[in-house]
Amino acid sequence: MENKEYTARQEQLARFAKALGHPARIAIMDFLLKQKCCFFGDINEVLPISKATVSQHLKELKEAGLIQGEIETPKVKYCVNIENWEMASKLFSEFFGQNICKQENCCQ
Amino acid sequence: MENKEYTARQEQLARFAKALGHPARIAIMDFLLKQKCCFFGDINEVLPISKATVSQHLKELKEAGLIQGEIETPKVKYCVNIENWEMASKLFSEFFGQNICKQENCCQ
DNA sequence: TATATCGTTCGCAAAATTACGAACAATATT
DNA sequence: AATATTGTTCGTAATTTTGCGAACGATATA
Repeated sequence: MENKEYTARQEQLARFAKALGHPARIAIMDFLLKQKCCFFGDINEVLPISKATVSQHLKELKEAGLIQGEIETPKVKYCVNIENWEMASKLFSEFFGQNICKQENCCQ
Repeated sequence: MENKEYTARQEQLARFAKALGHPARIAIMDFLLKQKCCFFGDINEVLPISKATVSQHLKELKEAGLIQGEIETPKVKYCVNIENWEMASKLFSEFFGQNICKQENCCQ
């Protein structure tokens, strides 16, 4: 009688992974992690895509909870959502920390 | 004169993240990481999707380099690609290890 | 030679992703 | 009131993803 659904942890991990599954979004996170200030224009400047597309990628990262934005007229300031970033960090760390089977009857 | 391309690291990180961006594929990795043996049928059994779809997800993980499969007639054995798994682990670890700005003029 | 098992591939459909230019809203400046 | 700046949203198009059943190939068994 096993449960064939995915666990909440698996869903959350996948959600974060999916949000990070595009080089533009990795580049955005890299940028936000090292900049003091993080205006839309600054991010847009370093990416090889149009501002419409940058805006879209930012929206996805925001919806995944990894970043947050606030209006600071006439600009928009973006930054990492620390709480969720730490949750993601923990989830990935535990995920990769799982022991890989190394018994003799393992395929490797 | 800045380079607006993505770095190889960003591309690779995104490729791994994308491969992990679905709960079924997280579940598959969870399973492979804890099982001694890893036949297709075993994986298929614990997932709430058809075998055709499982096969597809396995293919994506394989193409991303995270797993490998070998025929062991009449079954197919899957396992983690240790080398690439460790590369992914390192990339994510460094990615999440980046210091988040906490200066006073940061947005948080 | 028929039949069963195991898993992939094919063909299809629906939905999501990626990307862009143009239009837009909101606020400042002239 | 016109104009400029900043970034979002709209509309559109091309591509990719996700999912399934059916068909298939390969090997073993009756």
